[in-house]
Amino acid sequence: MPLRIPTPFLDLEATLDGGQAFRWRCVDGAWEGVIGDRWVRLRQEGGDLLAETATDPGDGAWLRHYLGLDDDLEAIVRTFPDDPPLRDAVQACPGLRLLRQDPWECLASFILSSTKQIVQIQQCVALLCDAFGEPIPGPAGATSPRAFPTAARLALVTESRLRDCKLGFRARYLAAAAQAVDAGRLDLEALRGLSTAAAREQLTGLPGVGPKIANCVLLFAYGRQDAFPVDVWVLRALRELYFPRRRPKPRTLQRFTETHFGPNAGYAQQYLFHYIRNHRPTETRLS
DNA sequence: GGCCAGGTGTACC
DNA sequence: GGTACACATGGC
Repeated sequence: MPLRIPTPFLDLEATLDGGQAFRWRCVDGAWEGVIGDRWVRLRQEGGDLLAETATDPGDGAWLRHYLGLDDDLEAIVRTFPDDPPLRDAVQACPGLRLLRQDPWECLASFILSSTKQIVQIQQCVALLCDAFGEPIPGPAGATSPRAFPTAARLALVTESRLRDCKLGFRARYLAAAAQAVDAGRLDLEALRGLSTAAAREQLTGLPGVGPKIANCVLLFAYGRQDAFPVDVWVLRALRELYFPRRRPKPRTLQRFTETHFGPNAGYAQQYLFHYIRNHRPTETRLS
């Protein structure tokens, strides 16, 4: 029997396939993916979310947590500054939620993300999981899905074999991160008890992890609303929507992201990211 | 073939 | 302090 969860606003496609996580795919109108060691197939029906699993789903608290279903989106949106860009961005996709991912999977995935398109990140993650992930129970008759490879497993893999997963120059960075986590030099669970700034400092101590990737991990895994990842898309959104015909310095933009968007700035960032990628076509937009 | 992609590290001024 | 470029790889 699938788990049935009454759901508030939830846009599954925008949430699962919007550049936060890289393992979800849509099959016959349902979203299939892996959360920790569980394979799951998600579908919306009426006002409910239906979750089909291969093992006992329990009360589904793990799924509610992952999807951020306890976030009160209406209350969050009310904390946003009342400006046209954010109004439009929220209006365009009112069910977009921030995920709460496993920190290691999130860190590893975003280490792969630098100067790659989202479809290519998805491809790399799939290759990594196929090569190094542990098989887990899946739907009957299909090949076993796999968990995301642990840091301990990847710490033993040669850089050359990581490059086989098309990681390019990022292979060295992933290997270093896996070794740091496996050896305990970086304690991802302990970051939960640190301030955002202190946690960011720990993350950016890894080679290949700068402020952008660290902020993605802080936001998409730890739910830190004071983390505001600025990538090429968000930069474009800030410039076009908030500083048109001006040439703001990076320092100005950073100050703006830290002060303008309020206590749920991380959520605001995700709405802007989704909006600029999907609802404001430009010549350089991907089709 | 040139440009771009959910960037970062390094070498310069 | 800032700015330019290399770094692998694939899509368009």
